[in-house]
Amino acid sequence: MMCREVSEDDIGRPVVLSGWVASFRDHGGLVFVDLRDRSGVVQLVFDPERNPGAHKTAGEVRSEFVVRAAGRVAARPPGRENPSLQTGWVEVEVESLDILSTCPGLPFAIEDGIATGEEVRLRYRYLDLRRPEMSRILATRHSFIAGARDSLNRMEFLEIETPFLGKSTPEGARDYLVPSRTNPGMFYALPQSPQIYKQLLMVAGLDRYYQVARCLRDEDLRRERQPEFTQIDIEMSFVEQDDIFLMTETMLKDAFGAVGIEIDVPFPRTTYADVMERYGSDKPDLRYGLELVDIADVAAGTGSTIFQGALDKGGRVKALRAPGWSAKSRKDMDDYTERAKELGAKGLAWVKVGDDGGLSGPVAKFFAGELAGALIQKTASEPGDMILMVADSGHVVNQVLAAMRSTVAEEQGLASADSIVLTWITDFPLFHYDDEAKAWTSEHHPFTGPHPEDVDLIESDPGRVRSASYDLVINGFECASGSIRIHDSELQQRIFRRLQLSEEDIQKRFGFFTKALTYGAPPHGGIALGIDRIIAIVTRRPSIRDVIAFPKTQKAQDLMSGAPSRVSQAQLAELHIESTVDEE
RNA sequence: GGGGCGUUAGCUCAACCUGGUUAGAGUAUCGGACUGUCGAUCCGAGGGUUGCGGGUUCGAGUCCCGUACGCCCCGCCA
Repeated sequence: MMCREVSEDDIGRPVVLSGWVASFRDHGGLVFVDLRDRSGVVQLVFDPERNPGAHKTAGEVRSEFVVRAAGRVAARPPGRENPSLQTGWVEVEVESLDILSTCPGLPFAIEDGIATGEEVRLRYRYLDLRRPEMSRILATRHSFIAGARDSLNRMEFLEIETPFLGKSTPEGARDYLVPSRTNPGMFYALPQSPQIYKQLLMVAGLDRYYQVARCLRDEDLRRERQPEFTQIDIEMSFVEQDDIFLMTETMLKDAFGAVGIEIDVPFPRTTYADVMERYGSDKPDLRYGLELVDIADVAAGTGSTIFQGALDKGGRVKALRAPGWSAKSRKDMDDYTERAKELGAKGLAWVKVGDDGGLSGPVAKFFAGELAGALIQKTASEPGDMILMVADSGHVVNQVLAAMRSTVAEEQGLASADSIVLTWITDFPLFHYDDEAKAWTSEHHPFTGPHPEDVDLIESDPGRVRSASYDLVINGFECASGSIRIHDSELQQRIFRRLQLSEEDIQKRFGFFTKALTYGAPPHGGIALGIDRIIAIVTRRPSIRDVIAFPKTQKAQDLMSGAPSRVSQAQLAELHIESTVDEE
């Protein structure tokens, strides 16, 4: 029996419970112990007169000792109930107590809501995870994935494992490499995703595949990025975008349902071009409005060189209404301006809307006469608001105002922690121009299909080619991404040529894959869902570290185990490699 | 690779700006008392290389430089 299950129905019954000592209260006479296991807590009571042996042992017990208690369930005396406990109406009168394991002083209390820094918690992660709020997260994660699996199994998908030791393809993220002992000088790469393998499974005719897959990318970390993370990776044959959407919506409805969250399907859809224009970001948080507004015409009327200069260079001028921000200090705005400059802008223009509807602030003077009214009307601003404006290239304008949009929403509490807003973003560009490499590169990956209507533009106007790819954005996080793939080797060759990959390059990197496409590849497409991010949203955690049992720090270290670590010369020699770093 | 913030008792913090006797508090721990507690209470005790290295100074937790680690952000993340 588990602690939390002990109820009034059990009064008078014998029970045996094992668990950890959450707390103990020794009154000299009576001793109380709160016993905790994964399910919850129940109070044990030790009476020196009725069970002197157990009482004596109870006196030796300390926090987080592991004990087994045998006794009888009893009703608590009237007035001694604890309504804050599920089991607060009963207690266990212990007749015998065994100490199974002891515990020294703890680095932090095993309870919810502790103030202890993350560094200490990670060092003692096994204690951190013993805290109910943490074990509950792992249980939620399990239930979500179990719900997704059940759903996919019902839709007749096969769960298939793909290799961890694979071939490095120097595209995308940096690979984690594994030296091959049996092939001196050669290396495997750990998978950044099972992308190529899942497409090969489609060629193999296994038309519905999924995998709860670990992905590894050796890039710098963020609160929503770990070097290893988990995706529910899915691929289907003979499908179009709508089929993938329907399948994903069905699965997510089931998975969210498995953790007690009702979501509406189908999810709304919008295009990349649309969200970039309205929110300045391809992953906008749509729990709130705060749309960016084009104010080029108003700005042009001001005659200000700030605005006119940007417009003359083919740039944009956009504005963002910040509700209630007229209380901001000059210092605050200097800080935001500094941040705008870090993001590439020359500055951040702002005006406050006064109680009388008039504008104030350093650039207010440019909005003389009707221009002030036009600006207020365009941005739908009200007294007490602030209007933030950026004039620059479209890219910079969007980047800065998207960042400000998040800041405004956060400070004004516009994003409800309880709401979960899922939106499909479609029609991403297929290519983007890499200024550094002076070449077109894939926005997603080179196997992404072009939008059928744009195929003819691949050679003539690559920047305008939309792709058959899509993201699922939840509360401002990219939580899933996928595409309809290229199954036609002719079309694949056209894409490679556009990417200026030589025949030799193609053969060396993924010749095995393009070859497979020639052997009867079905039309196929898929999606991969970032489970860590979704669970972080579901459990309202600010970082995916909180939803991963043993996460790494920003330097990709495991503070608990000490990984990564140096290895012996003998190990290196066996692998035919040597370190260029001096040993200490 | 870059910017910002932080590091003082097991834990969370104060003292730092304005250098000055013995670095304090809460909590945890340990000991004692206590027969209905549940953040138990009461009494007492122990606990510090102020991350590390260097510099300035009569004197550094405090000022300066470097460095390590943690977090947030930019770059990066097909």
